[in-house]
Amino acid sequence: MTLAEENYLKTIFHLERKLKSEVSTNALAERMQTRASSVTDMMQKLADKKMLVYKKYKGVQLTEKGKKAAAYVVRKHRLWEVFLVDKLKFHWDEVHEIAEQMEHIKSVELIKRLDAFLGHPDFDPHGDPIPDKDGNIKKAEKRLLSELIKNQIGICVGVKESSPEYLQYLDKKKIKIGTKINVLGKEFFDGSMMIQVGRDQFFVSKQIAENLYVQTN
Amino acid sequence: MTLAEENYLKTIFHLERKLKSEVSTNALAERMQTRASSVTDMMQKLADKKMLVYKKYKGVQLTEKGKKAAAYVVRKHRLWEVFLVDKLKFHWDEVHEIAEQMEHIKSVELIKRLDAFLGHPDFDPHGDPIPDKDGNIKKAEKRLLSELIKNQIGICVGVKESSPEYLQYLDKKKIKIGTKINVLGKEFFDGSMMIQVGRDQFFVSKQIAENLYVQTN
DNA sequence: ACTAATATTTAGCTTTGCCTAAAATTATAA
DNA sequence: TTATAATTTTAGGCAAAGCTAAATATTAGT
Ligand SMILES: [Mn+2]
Ligand SMILES: [Mn+2]
Ligand SMILES: [Mn+2]
Ligand SMILES: [Mn+2]
Repeated sequence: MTLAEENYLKTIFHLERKLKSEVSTNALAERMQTRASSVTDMMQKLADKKMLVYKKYKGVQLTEKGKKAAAYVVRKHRLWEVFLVDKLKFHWDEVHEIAEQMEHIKSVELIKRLDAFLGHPDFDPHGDPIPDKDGNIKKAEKRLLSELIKNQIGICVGVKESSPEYLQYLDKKKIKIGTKINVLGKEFFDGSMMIQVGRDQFFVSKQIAENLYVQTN
Repeated sequence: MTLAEENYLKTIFHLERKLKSEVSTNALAERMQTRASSVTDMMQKLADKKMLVYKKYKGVQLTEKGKKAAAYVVRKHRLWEVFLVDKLKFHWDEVHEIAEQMEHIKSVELIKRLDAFLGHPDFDPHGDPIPDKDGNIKKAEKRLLSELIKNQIGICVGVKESSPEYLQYLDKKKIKIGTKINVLGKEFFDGSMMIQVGRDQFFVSKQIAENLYVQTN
């Protein structure tokens, strides 16, 4: 598995779960910041390696083998993110790019020991679940903040979007994983909400609210 | 700096210090397990980048810029080795290959924080000095065990050779960094020695003795 | 000083992963 | 139902980093 192959597999893995269908060449090209023709080349190579099923003009679908390989890349990525935040005290908006490189280090033993060193974490710093060695992902019962109604209380457990900009907004508002959020009111028209975080009360737009995952007791 | 370029620079850096002269194409090819023609190609590229001075048929010499870049790769390598041994509890004979990959992760901030996390170590698990951010290496006063004479006592501070085989031999003999070694006798003819380590007394060949660094009070 | 051996460079090819432009297929819409 | 638009694939190339084989320089031995 080369670095490029691992990056493609991981992206296909994420897109498959999001779209719940085969992944198209263009969707992949956009996500990977590359050209459709480059994607086609790689799809043919990964199909040869039995990592996915490729039907000309019809997109691709990961095989079991491909899914497992992809989940392992995700596992490595998220474990390294935990390391960077928990041990090296990086901020959660700074770790993605570095983990993007570290996920490609080749050593099964390394990941085993890293996992133990970190205390076998189940979630990464953005609240995303860490697949186990066999590629199984346990999905937590979580909902978007935007789904709550007036007077409901949620605990922040993750983010849907994890761009530095969004994460920095959350920081400014003192929202992080574990933070209690009280919905004081909701505007029907635009989906914006009045919420309480600690002692502060403020408005959040729909766009903010539908990118934050919360758990309701 | 690509991965290949970093590996070349690091190897040239090591060879220059060992040979104390320009580094020849063949010397480099042998160390890097590659062909002389591939080395020539890379030397031309690194000369274009002003990392070294290349004179056809005369070998290469790092520029200040090249030396600094190389020392930084060495710094990263050795810091990761400390991480692997101190934090992940790898054995000192298992870390080289992994560090060989980790040294190429690109993030200045990462290395800054790693260094702090490890407590700003001065030496790696093999006793080799870790260059500072500016590429300066402090060299410890250390001698080879083979240089000691009868009744001298040395503390093991590093190894010259760090192959798994050699390191595993030392383990078997309970010699590690910090171990006190007492020279009970030395055979003039073949350079072999009788030494005491803890309660054990045993012979070591010249080959063993001249790959172990010790400090004499 | 010359020839033979050794070291080094050059020329030309290969693979990976990317690109552009052109061709082919599928989707949309009048 | 066709024509146009959008998507996808193919063809042909490029750069990095390696290789083999051939050419060239250097070094060593007589
Ligand atoms: Mn990556
Ligand atoms: Mn994450
Ligand atoms: Mn390396
Ligand atoms: Mn070392």
